[in-house]
Amino acid sequence: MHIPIKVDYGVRALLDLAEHAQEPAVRSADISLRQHIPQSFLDRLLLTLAKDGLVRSVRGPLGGHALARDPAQVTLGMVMRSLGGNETIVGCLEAPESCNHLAGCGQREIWSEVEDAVQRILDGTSIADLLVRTKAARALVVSAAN
Amino acid sequence: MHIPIKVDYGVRALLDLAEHAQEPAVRSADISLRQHIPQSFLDRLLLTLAKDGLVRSVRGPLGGHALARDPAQVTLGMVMRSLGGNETIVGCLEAPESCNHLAGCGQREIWSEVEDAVQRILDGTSIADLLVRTKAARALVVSAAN
DNA sequence: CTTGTAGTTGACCAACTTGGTCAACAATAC
DNA sequence: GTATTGTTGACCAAGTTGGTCAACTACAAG
Ligand code: FES
Ligand code: FES
Repeated sequence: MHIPIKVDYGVRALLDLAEHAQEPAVRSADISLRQHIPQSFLDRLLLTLAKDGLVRSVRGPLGGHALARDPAQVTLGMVMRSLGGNETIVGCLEAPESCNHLAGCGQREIWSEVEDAVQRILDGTSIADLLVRTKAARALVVSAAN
Repeated sequence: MHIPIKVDYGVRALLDLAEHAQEPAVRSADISLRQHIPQSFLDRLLLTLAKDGLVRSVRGPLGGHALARDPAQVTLGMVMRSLGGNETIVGCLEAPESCNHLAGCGQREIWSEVEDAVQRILDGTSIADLLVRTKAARALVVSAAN
């Protein structure tokens, strides 16, 4: 049970784009610097996100990346599905015959219950939600420093 | 987001032990045959489960494995923690300084929310629960065959 | 039309995890 | 002492993760 760092990176990148939504395009180099994500790696992630329609990228000078939709319409679930690889919760998801020997494996429903619970949380949290959370967290840090 | 097959194997093994609780010890070879788990692999899993106090194993002829506790007291969460490796949901669990740069990463709480939800489901399901579920599933299969 | 900028693509990489095997070893019942 | 059964360590192939690099392509400005 593990959240790949790619997903966290991706979310941070989208959050960065949401914060700079007034700019027509944000360069990956800037995101990389601000979010402390290795740039070449970040580029791949942005590419994947673009292919999945979460960001719009434009090349050349003045180029960069921008959110393709309203931050409230982009959920963590989408990011996970985009970047998290197409792994399934357990090997026998769509290959039920491999585990379903003789009398059926009683665990299957539990594993998918788990999957559903995770998806519910992830699909219930948008980039917009996360942005206000992040700002609140930052405010806390600042006030603690005083 | 993935449930390693080890865990499923382990649960199936424990389920098998629970079903044969009247026998003083069940040989891993029998479990292997009944549950279709490669024996050498199963042996390792049983060893781990034994080290974590979930089964009791005895060597020699008449030896084998048995549940170390009441099936109702053994949860899927325990099996997961025992066999699932000590992976954490995201790298920066107990290394918050690595991600907590400048102002804190707002996602951290979401990831642990997810982790908690999973743990709640897993800790809320015991081998005993699963045994009745499995029997019900088997009854369904049998009735469907008639 | 050249030049610089910035995203895209493919090849490649080390480290780690997963699922699994095998042979040798240790305990124990008969 | 012998057969049986769990224990332990070494080893393995395949896949995933996190990451790099060089080449390529699109485009804006001059
Ligand atoms: S073997 Fe497929 S879920 Fe149990
Ligand atoms: S970087 Fe650690 S949770 Fe975001």
